[in-house]
Amino acid sequence: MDRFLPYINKHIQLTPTEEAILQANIKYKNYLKGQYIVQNDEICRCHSFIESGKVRTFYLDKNGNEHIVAFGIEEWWVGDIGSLITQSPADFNVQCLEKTQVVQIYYENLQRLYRDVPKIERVFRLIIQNAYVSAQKRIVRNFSLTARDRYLLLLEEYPAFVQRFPQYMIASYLGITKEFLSQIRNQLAKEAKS
Amino acid sequence: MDRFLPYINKHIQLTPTEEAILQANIKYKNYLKGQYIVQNDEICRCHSFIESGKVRTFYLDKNGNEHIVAFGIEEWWVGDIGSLITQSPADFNVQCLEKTQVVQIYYENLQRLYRDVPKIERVFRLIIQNAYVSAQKRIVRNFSLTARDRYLLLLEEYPAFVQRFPQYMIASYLGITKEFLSQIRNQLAKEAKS
DNA sequence: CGTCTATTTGAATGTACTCAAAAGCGGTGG
DNA sequence: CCACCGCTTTTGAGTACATTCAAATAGACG
Repeated sequence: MDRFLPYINKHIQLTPTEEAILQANIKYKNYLKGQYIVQNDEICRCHSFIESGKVRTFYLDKNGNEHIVAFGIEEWWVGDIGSLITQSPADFNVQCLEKTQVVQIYYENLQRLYRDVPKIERVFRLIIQNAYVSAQKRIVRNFSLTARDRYLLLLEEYPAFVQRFPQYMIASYLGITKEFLSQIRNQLAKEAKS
Repeated sequence: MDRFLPYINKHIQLTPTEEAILQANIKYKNYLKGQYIVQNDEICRCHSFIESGKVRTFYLDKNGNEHIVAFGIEEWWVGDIGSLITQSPADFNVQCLEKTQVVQIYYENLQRLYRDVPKIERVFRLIIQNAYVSAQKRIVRNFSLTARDRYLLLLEEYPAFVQRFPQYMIASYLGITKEFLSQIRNQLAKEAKS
């Protein structure tokens, strides 16, 4: 608890007044394990910053298969930005996988903050910019790397994900089946021995 | 020529003064067929808005295979945002496929515009936000759809791409080989007859 | 008309998936 | 402390989607 303001201050310097305005436009909320922050077909009304806990963002395809789009842990933002910005039904679900505390900024408050505190618009431009660059990297990797190499890269870049989320979710995040990830790990273990 | 200001004004309303500042911070530039706007390993110094022409953004993997990350036609922005924001060497190449006229905003000018004309920061937040949502959609589709369905969706959503870019580039953009796309098209043609 | 590039065709191969079943693991209650 | 339950991971066989390589064909341009 209270990772939020320090996080914001990593990007910009807020005056006491600005900080007060920001404080007035956020809400703290707690979720239990299994609860949904965003639900498919409902409008995503806020963007959520994780103070503690962990969540997964997933999507159900037309055959009913789950695909994990993103993980969220402490100091990550989660939500369905597509739904948030157009205030139309969400494609994604955001579900808590343990007791999770978040800071939420509702759509209307976010618009007001953009208007009254231009620095906040700066922060969100930066956050989205980074998210966009990551998304592009992921597209490129899904193109040009095998499942095995994508797994190795995830291990290297986000070991926390591999540690904190069950293997079948890691598989889904990588775009492969849990069985295939199991095979890959088996093979990697054999190689490590020799 | 002169799609740029109307495009900006679709997002926001600039005062004459602001418009003048914007004008003072952009440059027009022409490229010939085959020339590069951004080159791998060089720092991307500006973001480019296409007035006319067409470009492809691609990436060379470690085996030397090309992967097309994006197409650009009139009224699209192109560049390597990852490189631009960190002023570090680019991963991507942006190459003109015909005579192409662009409006360019250099890194330093962009920072100045963000500082002096907050509305410009708004525009870029919106542009990047939309780009991010599109990138996420692409990730989801590459997960959950077959090559055939991805091709059909591209035909539906961006027919201009399929018309204006050669088939082997479309294949690369979809993440498949040109031979396989040829097969898919062949099969679709057969189905259309019966 | 010839040359260069883009597209098509086909056969063999590979990467990853599906389905079914077994094994492992953690918590709960007897 | 052990037995049982539910959930996650592993194993294996058969299959599907997409690739590779080689060669033929079609199109575009001078």
